[in-house]
Amino acid sequence: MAAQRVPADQQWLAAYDPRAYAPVAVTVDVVALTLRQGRLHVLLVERGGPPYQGCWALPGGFLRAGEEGLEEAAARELAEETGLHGTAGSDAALSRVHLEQLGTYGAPDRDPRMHVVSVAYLAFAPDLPDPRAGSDAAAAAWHPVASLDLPTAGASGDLPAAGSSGPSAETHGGGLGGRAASEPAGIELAFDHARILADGLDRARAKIEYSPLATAFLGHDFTIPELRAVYEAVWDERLHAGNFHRKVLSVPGFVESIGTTADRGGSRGGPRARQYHAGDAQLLHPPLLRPAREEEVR
Amino acid sequence: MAAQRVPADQQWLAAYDPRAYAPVAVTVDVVALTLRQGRLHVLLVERGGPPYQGCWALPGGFLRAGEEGLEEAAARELAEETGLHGTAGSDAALSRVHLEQLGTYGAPDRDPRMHVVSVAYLAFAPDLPDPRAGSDAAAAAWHPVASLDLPTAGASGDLPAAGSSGPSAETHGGGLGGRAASEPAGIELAFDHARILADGLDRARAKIEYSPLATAFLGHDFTIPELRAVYEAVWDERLHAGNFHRKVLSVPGFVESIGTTADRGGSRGGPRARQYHAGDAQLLHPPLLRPAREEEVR
DNA sequence: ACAATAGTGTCTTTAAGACATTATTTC
DNA sequence: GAAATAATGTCTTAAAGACACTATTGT
Repeated sequence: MAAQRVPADQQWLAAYDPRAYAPVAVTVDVVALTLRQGRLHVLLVERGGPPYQGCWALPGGFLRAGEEGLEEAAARELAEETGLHGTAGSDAALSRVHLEQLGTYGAPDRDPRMHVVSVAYLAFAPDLPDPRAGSDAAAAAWHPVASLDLPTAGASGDLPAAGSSGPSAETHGGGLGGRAASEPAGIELAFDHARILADGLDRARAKIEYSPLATAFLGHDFTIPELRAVYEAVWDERLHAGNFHRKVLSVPGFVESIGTTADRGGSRGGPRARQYHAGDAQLLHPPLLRPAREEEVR
Repeated sequence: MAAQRVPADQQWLAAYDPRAYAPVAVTVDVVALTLRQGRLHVLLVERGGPPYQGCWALPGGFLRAGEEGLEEAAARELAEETGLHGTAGSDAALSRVHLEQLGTYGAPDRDPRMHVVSVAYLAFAPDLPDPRAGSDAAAAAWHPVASLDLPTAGASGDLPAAGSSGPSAETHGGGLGGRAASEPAGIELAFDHARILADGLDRARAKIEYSPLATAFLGHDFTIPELRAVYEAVWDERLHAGNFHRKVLSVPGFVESIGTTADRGGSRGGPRARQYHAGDAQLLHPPLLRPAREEEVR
C-alpha cells in the first residue's frame, strides 16, 4: 500500500523537491526555565493574532532552512526573546544557559492552519532580567509555572515517550505544587504548548537527579542552601537540609569549594554559608534521587 | 537582525506558506533493535541510489504531511520494512513492538541535496522474521550492531542532548563490545545514521535500567535467564545470575509468574527455568543499575 | 559421570534517611 | 534574647554485590 507511493529504497531518492508532497513547516520552540524568588518560571510570549490570539505561547519560530541547525535555531530564538546574546560559549549571559533538545511534536492538527512539526528545546537559565518587549509588539514575560494549567505527565499523542528520562516519567501529579485553591484557573497556553511545557518540566525534574545541571539555575558562585532551593523548587519537595548538604559534598565533581562565605546569613538568621562553584562532573554518581512519592510506592 | 526577518510576535502569524521560506523536508527514521542468537541487531536497508549508494541506512521515509503524526509515520515505516503490520494495539506481531521518539536531527548539511529534518524513533522488537526484500528492490536485513562502526556516545551536533537519559549518556566506549580485531572495518552507514544509531543504543541501554522494556525483546512468556540475556546483550556486560534473579523478582510489577517451567533446561545443562510474563509496572523501582564502569569511577 | 545452570541463602559494603547537636547569624 | 539556619555527627534501614551452596538438567 504505502510502498507504492514511497518505495522503501527510493524514499531517499524520491524527488527531493518537497513540493511534490503536501507542505510541512518546521519550527523550533523553547521551554526556558529559570528561578525567581525561589519559584520556577517559564518564559512565555503573548500571541498578537489568531489563532490563539491573546494566549500565551512558548517562544519559537521557523527554522531557517539551509542556514542553521536545530539547536542553533533554538539558541537564536531564545536570544531574541530574552534580549540576551552570546550563545554557546561566546560571551555574556546566554553562554551560561544550558540548552538541550526536548522532543518533537508533529500531530497533523496541532496547528489549525497547516501541518507544523515543532522541535522543542529545554533551557535552564540563571535569573535573567525581564525580557524587553523589544523589537516587536509582543509581550514576553516570565511566568510562575505554578500559575499555569498543565496536563498530567505521561499520556500524550506524539510526545517523546516518557522514556528517555530515567525514573522520571509519570509520577508527579500536575504542575509544580498545583495552584492554591484561591487562584483562578491557570493561564491557557496556545497549541499543544501546555503538553510541551509539561514534558519539559518532567525532563527538568529527572535531569537534575543525574546531572549537575541544577547549578545552571544559579550564578557562577553559589551556596549549598541556594542549590537546595533549586531542587526544592523544581521538585516541589522540601528536602532535609543536613542530609542534602552531606550528599552534595559526597558526589565527586558536583561542587568545588572556593573558600569564601556568603555576605550574609539566611534572611531569617543562621550562619553564613560557604560558597562553591560547579565542578567538572557531567553526571552525578551516585545520583540525587527524589524522595519517593506515595502514589508510586507499592 | 533576525527580528526583522521573523519578528518574534509574528512568527506564528507570518505567512504559513512554507514556500515563503527555503524548503525543508521532514523524514522519519527508525532505529529498530531486536535480539537474535543472543546478540543485538538493528534493521538496515541498502540504498539503491546516490547519495551513499550501496551504503546501509536506517529505514525511514517522508512524513505524509497533513495525513499522519510522527509516531504514526514511524510505525508505518517499520511495518513496511519488516513486512509486519498491526501497529499499536491492533493485531499481530507489531502490536508488541515498543516505539518511542529518540530525537530529531536537523543539521543543514546532513543531506547533500537539501535541508532535511529527520525525526528518529527507537523500536524494541522481539525476534522478527527476516524482512522480505519485499515490494521494492531494496535489500533489508538485520545487522549485528557489533559489526558496525559507531561514533562514541556523547559529542554530537544537533543531537538530543545526552541528557534525558538518566545516568546513561557518555559511558560506553563505542558499539556493543566493539568488533573482533580480525573483522574488517565495520559497515559504514549513510548520512548521520551512525550517530543516530549510537544515540539509540545509548537510549536503549539507559531505558532498560528504569523501565521493564527489556521484556519487549522477548516473547509473551519468558524465563529470568532469558531476560538476563537481554540485559547482557544490550549492556554488553556479564551479569551475576543469582543476584540478577533475586533482583528481578524483588522489583514490584516487573515480572509475574505463570506457574509453568520451560520445556528444556539450558542448552548446556541445568534445571528448567520458571516462566513469567511482563507485569504491570511502567517503571522499575528501584531500578536495575548497570555495573559501574571503571572509566566513570573516580 | 561431568559440567553447566536455576534458584536460594548469607555476608559485607555502601548509601539513604531520620534525628540530634553545635555554632553562627538575623530580628 | 529568641528563632532560624549552616554544618557535622550518629544511628537505622534498604539495597547492591560477592560468594557459597543445592538441586536439576544436558551431553
